Amino acid sequence: MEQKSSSGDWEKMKKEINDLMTEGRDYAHQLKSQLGSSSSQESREHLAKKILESYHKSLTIMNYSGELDPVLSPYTNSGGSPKSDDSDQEPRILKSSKKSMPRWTQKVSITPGVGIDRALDDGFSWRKYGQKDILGAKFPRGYYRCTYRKSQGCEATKQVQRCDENPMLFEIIYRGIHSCSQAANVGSTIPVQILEPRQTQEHENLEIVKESLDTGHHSYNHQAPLHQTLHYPLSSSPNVESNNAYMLPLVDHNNEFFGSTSYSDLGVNVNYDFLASRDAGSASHSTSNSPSTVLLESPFKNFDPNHPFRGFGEF
DNA sequence: AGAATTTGACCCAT
DNA sequence: ATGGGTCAAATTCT
Repeated sequence: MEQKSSSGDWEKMKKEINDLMTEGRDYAHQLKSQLGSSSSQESREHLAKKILESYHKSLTIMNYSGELDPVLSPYTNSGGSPKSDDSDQEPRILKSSKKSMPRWTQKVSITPGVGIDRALDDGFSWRKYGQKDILGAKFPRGYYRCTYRKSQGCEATKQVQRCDENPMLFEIIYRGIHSCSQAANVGSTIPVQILEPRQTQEHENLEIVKESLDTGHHSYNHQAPLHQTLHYPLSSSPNVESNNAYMLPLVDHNNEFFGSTSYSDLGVNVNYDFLASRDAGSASHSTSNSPSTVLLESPFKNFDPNHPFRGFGEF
């Protein structure tokens, strides 16, 4: 473990994260002890929110470390050919600036009764600007950029990719830091955003879903989360979809997911669109909240204290 | 009408 | 030539 040297900033961040995680753990304990009892829903929600806040803040700090580059994309250069980094003499402003953008990945595991959109939500609002079928990947990759890119010049973007082997898992690659006004809010207030009930022509698909459910097409048995992590009741907008019936599912006791936005293309067909699109699907944007599991992949070790935190209120 | 999404085309790096 | 990422016109939603 090598920590990048320097500064007190680094130590400070470390401490900050440690404090946040500790705080989150304490809240988790409290919540756990309340589970057995008949505590009020409100109380539990409050605790859950606190836990999420702690995690979110921690993650945010980590994410800000920038230059993390643990991106492990199973699809891209799997051969491991390290692209030339420093030999970029191309004055392509676009590219170079992009390269210098911090990048990190996060894995989100959706859980059965939860709306995918919610699960994937990170509290920021994103606008989808593209989707692509990736070679070797079963599911298409969705490309999103901050909704406020135009109005506030926020350069943050993210890519959402559903894992081949485990359709319940999504790998999200974030790039750039939010410089928009959202950053402050998200950083401090986690998201329990309101989901937007966006319903459209999809109730048609809903019917399809029902049908499939009836016919027993769905073959998922979601059980427990595959990865232990924390629940993230935020909202976001991923795309999910699948080309197969396998995504269906989620029938759960609280079929809440039906109330969320639609994830169409990434492979999750949870909502309404499954089975709908051509080969991949489409996704939509988001804002909802639901629990899902988030696996962060940003190693602390790569933390770069030199990165300026901008846009995150509260730290 | 304005905002967001879809999707084929285009651009650029390999 | 190929594939990933982005653009932008068309379309769909709100």
